[in-house]
Amino acid sequence: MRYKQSEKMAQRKQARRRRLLGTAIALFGRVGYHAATVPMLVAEADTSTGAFYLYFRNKEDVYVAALEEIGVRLAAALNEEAARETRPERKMGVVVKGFVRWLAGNPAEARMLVEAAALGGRMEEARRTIIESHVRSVAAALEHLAPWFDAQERAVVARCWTGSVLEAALGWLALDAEKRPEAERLGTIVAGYNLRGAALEQ
Amino acid sequence: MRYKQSEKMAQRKQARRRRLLGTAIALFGRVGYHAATVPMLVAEADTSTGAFYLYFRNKEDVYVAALEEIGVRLAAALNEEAARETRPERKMGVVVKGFVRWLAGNPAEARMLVEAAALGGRMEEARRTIIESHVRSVAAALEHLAPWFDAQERAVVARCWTGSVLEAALGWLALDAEKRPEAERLGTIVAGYNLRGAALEQ
Amino acid sequence: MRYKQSEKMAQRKQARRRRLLGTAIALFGRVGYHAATVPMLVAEADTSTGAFYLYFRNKEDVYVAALEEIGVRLAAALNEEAARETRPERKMGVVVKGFVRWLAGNPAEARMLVEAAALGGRMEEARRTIIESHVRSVAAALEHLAPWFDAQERAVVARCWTGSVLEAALGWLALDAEKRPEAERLGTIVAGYNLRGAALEQ
Amino acid sequence: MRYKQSEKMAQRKQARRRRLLGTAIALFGRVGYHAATVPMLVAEADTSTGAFYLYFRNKEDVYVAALEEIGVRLAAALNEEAARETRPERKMGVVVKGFVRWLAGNPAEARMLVEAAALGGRMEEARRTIIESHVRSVAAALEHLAPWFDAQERAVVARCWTGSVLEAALGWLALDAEKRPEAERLGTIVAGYNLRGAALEQ
DNA sequence: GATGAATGAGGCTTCATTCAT
DNA sequence: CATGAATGAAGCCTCATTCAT
Repeated sequence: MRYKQSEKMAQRKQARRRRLLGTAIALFGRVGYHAATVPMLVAEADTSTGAFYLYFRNKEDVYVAALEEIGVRLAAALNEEAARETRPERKMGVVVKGFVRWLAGNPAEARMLVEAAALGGRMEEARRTIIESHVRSVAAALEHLAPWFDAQERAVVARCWTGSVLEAALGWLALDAEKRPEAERLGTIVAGYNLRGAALEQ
Repeated sequence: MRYKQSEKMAQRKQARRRRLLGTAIALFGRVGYHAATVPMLVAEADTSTGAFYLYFRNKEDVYVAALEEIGVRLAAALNEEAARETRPERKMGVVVKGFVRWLAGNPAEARMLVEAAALGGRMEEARRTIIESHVRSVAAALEHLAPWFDAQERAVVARCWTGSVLEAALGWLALDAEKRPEAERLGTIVAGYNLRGAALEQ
Repeated sequence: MRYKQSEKMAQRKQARRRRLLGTAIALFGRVGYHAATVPMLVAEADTSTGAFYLYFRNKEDVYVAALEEIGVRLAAALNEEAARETRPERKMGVVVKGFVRWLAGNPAEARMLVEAAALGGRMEEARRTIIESHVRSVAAALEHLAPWFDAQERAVVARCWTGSVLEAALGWLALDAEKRPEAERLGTIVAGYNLRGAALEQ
Repeated sequence: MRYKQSEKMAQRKQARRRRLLGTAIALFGRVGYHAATVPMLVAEADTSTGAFYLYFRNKEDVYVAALEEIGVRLAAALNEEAARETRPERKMGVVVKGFVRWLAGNPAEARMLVEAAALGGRMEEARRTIIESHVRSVAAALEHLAPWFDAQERAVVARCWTGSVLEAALGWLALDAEKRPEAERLGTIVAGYNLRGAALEQ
């Protein structure tokens, strides 16, 4: 009996933590790190300040946790995308398109990924971890598909790859909704650009 | 009643304004918008709080002015680069390399260009103006050199172009100085990437 | 999730708000709106800056709240006075005397009532509300007791009534304590003046 | 020659001082003591900060000087009014009406007279001097016309007299221009009130 | 465990006044 | 004499974090 109760409690704790995290992504994505206040966050998550500090050490801490959550979700989305395509030489194009689509569909996440680049400390680091992870997997793929690049070139190319996707998505998000091309078409253009850039096509 | 302001005084005013602006770029580039305080800025520029508010309406205002100054300097650097190369089909490559070199040599400016993307309000707008200006000139060049793209594609491609340059430079700056490739080499790789991406080569 | 706030806490909150308000009246009455600072106020009320902003939006806000509190207290005092006297034709005289006595006994409140006339914005408005309320009740009384005045005359007469009471009290307060006539006597003179002025006597 | 020049100069100095004073009355009357800044004042008077401090010791000093100027102008207006009426028993009524008309026609001056009551220090004192001067001349007149009052009563009655005029004028000024009664009519009502109050009529 | 009232350091900004030109 | 750039003290207010209930 007591055991089950604590089980339930543990579940509730996790549930609340997850709600705080979700709200945090939405809030940080909407107003940015500095304009977001802890009172705001707990009000939107329908909890209390005290509860917040029960789950996170401080504001920076949620931001980092939120970023890590974003990293997990993004990786999951891209892996799923990649798994769907079996032909290795097609995988990369599919992944870029998936990346673009994901950013277009998750503007809060996209904005945090951009903002974190200049937040310093652990937050900038967490952002770098996510980007590097993507850069590395691109670089790894290039090792097989584009053996004509040396390691240094691969690293730079992978970064160009990531940067072009982010900025394209950011520019797209800044447009008025009715002026935007389809997210699908955006993905196709960006994918083409990057595949050519990495000399994997044409 | 109203005496003509002495030449000397006007010059000094301009000099002080410029010193504040220069210090602002260095400071914002080093610690970022939020960590930078007005007292810090005036201490480094060796003036007083009052003087600061004589030249700028508020902190946001200097940031915007600094960004505009960066825009001017960047444009000047790229124009000079472009002017040196007469063969039109080579110009774009030269400009990318110049861009990369400039960012590599001006880390404070580079960091502001990245940070401003998430600062909201007039600051984000000022950043967009700079980027858009570059994006537009790339898109304009593509109109002649890559007539196979339609307008929408040109816009996206130009953004990929800019994004890849920025992220490549940012990644390069994040490396320890001794691990970095030569700035020149970085420029060559990024230029190759973008020229292929825009289908201007190979 | 949301526990009912304990009774005790709610009481303490009210107590602290009231202490701030009381201190504010004393402070504003002593040094005036502009010379009073928030740090002063919280020091005298024995709280913290943060607590102050928990209960009031800003300095102007406490001033308005203090003024409203004054309005309530004044109205209560005058009503009590009026209730004690049953003969309608005597009520007005009793009220003036009560008003004068109240101002003489509450110098901080009196001073705020005078100062607020020139503070602009919401503060001037709050002051007007109090004065108008008194003016209106005088005008209403006159409607019965002095039917020979038309509406316009009544409005002006009521204002004269209020103005003479305030200035008489202010002048009295400005005197050295030992030179002052008894507050009681002051009230009698002012009451006589106003009753004659409104043609209610002699 | 040199003598004449300095004559001219002295005249110009006086002219500028007077312009500053006039502008000060208008400005203080419009925005109040605290909201008015020295830069504002010199801009409106089309001079320089330096010039301002040549003629006045500081901001409080102009305020006091402006108040004194108001006192002079008011006294002049009332004396002229009084001189026009030869019958002594009518003089007081004429003066009240003149006072009311003057306040109605000089809102900036009226507002300063109200504001100064709570400004503390030399400003409050200067205001008191003006009011007392008026109060004293009313009290002096009462000595002859209303010998039934003792000295204490005369002092209070004179204050009631002044207070009712000021508040009546202030209330009138606060009305929308189209809702106001004629200034002339306002004066008649206020005069009647005060004459009856002082038992000089009916 | 949960709550939210309380704290107070520290940032931004204004403006009276001075003084070099 | 006149000018207006420069100074810096001081006030208002925000918000991350703690802790009594």
